[in-house]
Amino acid sequence: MNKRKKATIHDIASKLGITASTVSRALNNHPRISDATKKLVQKAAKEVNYQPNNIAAALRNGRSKLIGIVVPTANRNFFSSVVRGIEEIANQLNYKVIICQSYENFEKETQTVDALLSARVDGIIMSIGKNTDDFEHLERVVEKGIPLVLFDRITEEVAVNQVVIDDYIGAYKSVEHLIQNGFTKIAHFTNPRKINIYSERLRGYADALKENGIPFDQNLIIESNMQLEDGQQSTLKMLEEGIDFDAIFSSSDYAAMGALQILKDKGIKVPEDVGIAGFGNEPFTSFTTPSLTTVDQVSIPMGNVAAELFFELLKADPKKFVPQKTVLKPELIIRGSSTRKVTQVK
Amino acid sequence: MNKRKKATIHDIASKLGITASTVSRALNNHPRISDATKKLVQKAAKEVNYQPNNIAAALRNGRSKLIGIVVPTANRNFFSSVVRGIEEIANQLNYKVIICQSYENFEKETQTVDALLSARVDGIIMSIGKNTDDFEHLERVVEKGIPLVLFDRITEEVAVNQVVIDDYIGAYKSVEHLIQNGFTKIAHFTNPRKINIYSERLRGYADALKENGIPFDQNLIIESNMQLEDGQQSTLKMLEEGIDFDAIFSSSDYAAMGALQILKDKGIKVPEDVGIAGFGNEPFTSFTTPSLTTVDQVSIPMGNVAAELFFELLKADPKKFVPQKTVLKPELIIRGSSTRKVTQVK
DNA sequence: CTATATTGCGCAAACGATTACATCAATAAA
DNA sequence: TTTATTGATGTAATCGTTTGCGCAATATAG
Repeated sequence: MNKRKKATIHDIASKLGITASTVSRALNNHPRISDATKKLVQKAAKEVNYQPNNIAAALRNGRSKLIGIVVPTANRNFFSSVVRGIEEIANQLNYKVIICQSYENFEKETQTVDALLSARVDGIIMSIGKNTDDFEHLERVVEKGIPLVLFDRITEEVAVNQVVIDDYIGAYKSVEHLIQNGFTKIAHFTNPRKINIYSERLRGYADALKENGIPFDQNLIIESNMQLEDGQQSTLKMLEEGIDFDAIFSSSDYAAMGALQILKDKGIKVPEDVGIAGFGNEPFTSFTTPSLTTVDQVSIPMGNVAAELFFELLKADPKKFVPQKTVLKPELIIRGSSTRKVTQVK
Repeated sequence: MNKRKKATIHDIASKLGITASTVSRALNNHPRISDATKKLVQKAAKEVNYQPNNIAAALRNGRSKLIGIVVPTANRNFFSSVVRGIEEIANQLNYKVIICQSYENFEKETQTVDALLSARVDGIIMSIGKNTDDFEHLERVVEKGIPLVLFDRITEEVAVNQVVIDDYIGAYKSVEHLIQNGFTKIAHFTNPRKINIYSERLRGYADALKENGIPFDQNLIIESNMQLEDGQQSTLKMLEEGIDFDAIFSSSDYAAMGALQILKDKGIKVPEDVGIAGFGNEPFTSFTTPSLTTVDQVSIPMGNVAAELFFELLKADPKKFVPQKTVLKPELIIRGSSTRKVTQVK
């Protein structure tokens, strides 16, 4: 048995005294092949340890059965769950996924997209990086007629299928919840970049205030990169500058965590003195003391929907493509960091 | 401009009145092609928005320039960091990685490996699932002469390159540290399966006790699946059964976290009453109160080494292959959950 | 019992890039 | 002047599958 050379359908064919085309059809369960030969072929395939060469098949029929997934980082519960949601659907249809990380780096993102195109994936499902504000690489994908679906971090500048959660509602509910717990001077941690998710959450925050008769105060809007350290910095800054606040609604669980740490350090009680709500439902939010109120982004369903949209796109007539946007409802997860007995709503 | 059909080297060739072979050579910077034509070809390639078809190239020369990575889950800091470490090296050499998740599921793991073989990756770098105790799928890879490197969760049953941290040392240091902080009745959370990492850590735990004159007590060895909930269960069980312990060395940060939650719930002070040390340096370990002592698994260097071993393997003569095992030194991260003033070492 | 369908399989041309070998001109060496 | 050398490009085979078309042999219909 030759261990170096891999068996091909030709090997199976000559072994059985038939042609490669018959073998191919037999393996693909073609109706015009008799059950008898199918059985024979399958048996022979096992014997020679045949492993189909997808590369050759992909070259021949132009479909690689691969989906490229681009996420900023796989090391985030949300993204890896979305990937899982995509895989669930894709695997059922015998598609495999290639997961690529852009590390929030524009260069890397464009390179990755090009690499996926060269690898001839059948399409791409992605969430764009924070620093991406040029979308030529996405245009290239669309122009080539390659299915593209964006999720969560999307852009309106390129006409493709999209799936997001309703960040507005998520933020609105969260802030409303804070207000119901007696918080009125609610600061908001956000990101200055023009990604949809942050602007929508800001809008939800603002509207929740307005509709509860609380004036919007620009001083309570704190911009940063939303990592743990940024949350710490922002909180310190507010304390030092004497900004008057009694709650924080953060667009990121990480920044919320940073805030919690600083507040505890300074002896400020959460939620008695200051309430906190984050966004994303990262696992650690349930580990903290107190545990963090947050918004769940229904990640697995989002992955499912993204994959479904993708496969629709794959089947559809590209002529009459109308980009559609699916909006999922997020879920407010109420935990200790924001709940207190409302004794005196001032 | 035809948006559906993708440009090939033949298109470029006919556009310039030369042959495809010249175009191919020009694009690959072949020395026998004049600089003049190289320039022309590159220009023409830009114009038609040429994207090389790696599938065709891969079929022709048998190298896909793809590395398959199989991890139990990408959603763990350790694994995603290793992937990052692999990517760093791979990208330099113009290789792309396909990340696949086995979800600790044996079925899925074998399917994934087969899928990668069919996708004709040039090799595989993987960490095996907790429930994997049959290694035929790995044998298949080796038999086909396809480079395989295992990291972290490895097996000795198949002769391949491996890179691990010294789990023994990591555990030893951790337990030693607990002892130095006055803890003597140290429980150990471990996993019953025969993966290297758990048995090594158990060995380190046992030796550290022995060399400090503390008797090994089987009642203090608690087996579970090592998730957060398992850590909670195990801790509850110890409390209910009245097992006498004053510290926990957990082979998983998650289980350590579970223990911390239960202890706090029960009003048992950490680290005053009970010390805790985990393993893995998951990000959340620095967020908890108190923060968790843990062992860092030097994940990025591990990824680097794995990739380097992989590329050595790719170049090497498969005839004279001698599997090598690289062992990296882990780092003990000392935090609040285990440090107390040693007043009375009993 | 002839005419038409159906079944089962082979032939050969793709898919797009790479590359050993051949070719041909121009230049260098003899 | 002749031959060897080199430089630049063309020719054609190849990688392993898939698939339209063709051709028998058998089944069904009329």
